[in-house]
Amino acid sequence: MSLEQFGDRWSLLVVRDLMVRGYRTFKEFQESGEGIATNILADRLRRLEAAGILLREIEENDGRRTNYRLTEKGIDLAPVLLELLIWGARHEPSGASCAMIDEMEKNRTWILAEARRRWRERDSTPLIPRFDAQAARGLTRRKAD
Amino acid sequence: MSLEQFGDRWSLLVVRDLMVRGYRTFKEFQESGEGIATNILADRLRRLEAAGILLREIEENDGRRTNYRLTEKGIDLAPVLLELLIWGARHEPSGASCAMIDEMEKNRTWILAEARRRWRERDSTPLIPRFDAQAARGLTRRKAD
DNA sequence: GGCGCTGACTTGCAAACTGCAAGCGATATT
DNA sequence: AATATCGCTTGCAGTTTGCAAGTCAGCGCC
Repeated sequence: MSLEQFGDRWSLLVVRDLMVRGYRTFKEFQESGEGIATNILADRLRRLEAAGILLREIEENDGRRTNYRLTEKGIDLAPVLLELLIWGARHEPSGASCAMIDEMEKNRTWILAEARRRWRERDSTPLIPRFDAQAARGLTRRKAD
Repeated sequence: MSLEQFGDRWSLLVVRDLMVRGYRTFKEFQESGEGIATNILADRLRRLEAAGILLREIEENDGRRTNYRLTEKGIDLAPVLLELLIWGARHEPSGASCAMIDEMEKNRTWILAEARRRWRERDSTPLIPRFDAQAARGLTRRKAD
């Protein structure tokens, strides 16, 4: 059913933000600029959790905050997302340069390894920060463009 | 926007059927067993065409039939679909064996080359027929299972 | 050339889903 | 004790979907 899981406008975006941008909290997703409604966000987080793609942990020193994290199943989506990113960069007018695409393609293995490393070590700095601003836009619904 | 394009339940399924199963006509999609409504199917085909992912050609010897075909942009989605297929096979209870997953991963390059070849030569026999019955199920909404 | 059939769609309408604004309850913070 | 923050839930209007039915332009045949 894999496709079923992502057959809506927001689920993959949430996974991407978790993986590529290092988002952790409800608020971060909410303010990510794509304008997801809070009820829908809550629902999608619930479903992704139910599907075993992410899990929630309450932060130790602040009981209000919930931290969302990918599971292993979730991080295994990295290749899918990367290929989609590459596809988007190549075919959409996202301002991605050829050089950047080449680089992403060459560095596929490295990027994936890095994604997994960050996930394992709970390092939530955005993956590929250099690419993030431009490249992630290729995966983004633009609101104010 | 790449994600935007597939932020619905059916678009990616259509692309998959076009690429992996070799579907060509409206009727084939309609009867593919996933139960897409005809109005929605018409709409999705229109959008995918507008997005430059597929194109329609009227069949020479039968003016009733429209043949849908991926464009180059469309066939470039093959890596995405393949990764998703692998992910689904690994993590969903789709009956995929470990051996099969291994094989898919090892043959990644070959499978992609083969997809492109079939597309170029308008060879519409299903891609990876051996895997199709089992593996494609991993990408499928199951209705009567 | 009229007749039924097929394939690719529309159309109409009820039901489901979504977006927005507002509100709520449980922690922090001061 | 008062106020703010965070992660939701609720209500409701508007949009999208699913289903059944109907339309319409080719065929294929007598």
